[in-house]
Amino acid sequence: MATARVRRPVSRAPLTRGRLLRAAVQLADKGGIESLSMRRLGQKLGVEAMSLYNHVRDKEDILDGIVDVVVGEIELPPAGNDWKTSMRQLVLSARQTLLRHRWAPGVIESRKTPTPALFRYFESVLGILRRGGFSTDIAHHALHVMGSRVLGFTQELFDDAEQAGPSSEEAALLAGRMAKQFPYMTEMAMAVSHGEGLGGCDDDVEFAIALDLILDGLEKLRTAA
Amino acid sequence: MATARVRRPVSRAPLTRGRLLRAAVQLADKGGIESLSMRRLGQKLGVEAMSLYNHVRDKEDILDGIVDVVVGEIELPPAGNDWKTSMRQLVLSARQTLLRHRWAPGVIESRKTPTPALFRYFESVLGILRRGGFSTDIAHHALHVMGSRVLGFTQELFDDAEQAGPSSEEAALLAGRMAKQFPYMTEMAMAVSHGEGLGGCDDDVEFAIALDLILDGLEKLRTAA
DNA sequence: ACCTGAACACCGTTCAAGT
DNA sequence: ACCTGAACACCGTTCAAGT
Repeated sequence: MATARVRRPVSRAPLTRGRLLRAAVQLADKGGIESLSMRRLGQKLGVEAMSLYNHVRDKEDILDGIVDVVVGEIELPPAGNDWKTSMRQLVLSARQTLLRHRWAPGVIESRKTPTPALFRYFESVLGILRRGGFSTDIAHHALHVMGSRVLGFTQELFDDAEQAGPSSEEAALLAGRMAKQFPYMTEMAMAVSHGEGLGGCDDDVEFAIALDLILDGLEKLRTAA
Repeated sequence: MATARVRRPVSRAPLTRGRLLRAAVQLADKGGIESLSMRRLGQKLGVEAMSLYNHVRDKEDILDGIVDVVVGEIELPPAGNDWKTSMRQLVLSARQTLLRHRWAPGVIESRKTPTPALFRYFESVLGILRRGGFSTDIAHHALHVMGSRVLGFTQELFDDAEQAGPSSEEAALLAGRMAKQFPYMTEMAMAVSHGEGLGGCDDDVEFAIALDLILDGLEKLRTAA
């Protein structure tokens, strides 16, 4: 990123909290959350960094604000369908939104207190469950099921793990050692990369499988009560 | 944190990568990951910040290193049990470890490439599945199921959402507006906080419910093939 | 009411210089 | 071989001063 950093001083629209937050989201979308600094945000808005403090309490306030913007983009499903259909729509819509803003999950998890848009989102999740016949107790369990990380963390990293090394013979040697030490991972990497499918694995398909498995599990919780 | 920052210059044990990483983990455990800086770490080790670069490439290298230390603490289950028992043990052990280092999940997710200890962990997960009769395909799906975030993010934040406001009448008024706007969330907060249980919700119990639901779902995937 | 210059207390990192 | 002082290019934030 050694390119000359030129910025149009930007249209003289009045600086508002909304304009500030939208610019912050754009900055994070383009360069990742670590590229969002007060100085750079000011620059993008044609203003000095200190001016931002007239519209926002501090940087934490900006992070709360952009979480609210992004979570507010999640489309809530129309009423009138069965709970599973509605939940599927809502969760997939959330996924769509968060794939557009890949920095967002990490920032959401770093918030100390839920923002209004998060309240709205959880209210929607709970509403679908309660209207679908879940008791408050079971709905509470369901929320934990959908929010828990079984492995302790998310493993999107795993998907990129298969890359061609620098030199081919070097790679082969390393692959040999890998195969000895991690036979099951090697086996799976082989199967996934030039397996029966199209090569590589389809994250959307995998996600749908995971989602259906969990929704089926919730259905069983519901009817058991 | 305005207390005088006194640091014993620390025993004159030779500075090594291992000692450096263990100190870094301690720093993160005590003050959160944002309290881990080169200068503070050097201070804790009785050395200037620049000296660290003799044992570590840069800060990213330190983050890779402390991930490896922490993930290496996860206890792998003994062989010889059925897959569900083993997986349950492994996942609960991972949870125990990560609860001791609450900063770890976020740092793990920020790694560009999996560290050796992560390989070992995933290899263990896969081994349990394959030896338990899962095909490579179904084991791959299972890995995605256990690694996916259904809601798009984790909601530990939600648990702390019920706190006494500052003034009681202020709180009551706010609660009234809340109840109008978010009836289902209000209902659940009530049920959870002074419900039939002990008050508040038991995260360990909720996690166990979620885990069993998912393991049962995986069992169904396995036998369907 | 909003913006700014200067300053403060921090960051990660490099590099020539010390032992 | 390892450590350090000084420096560089950054951070977030405050505050008195400008319009």
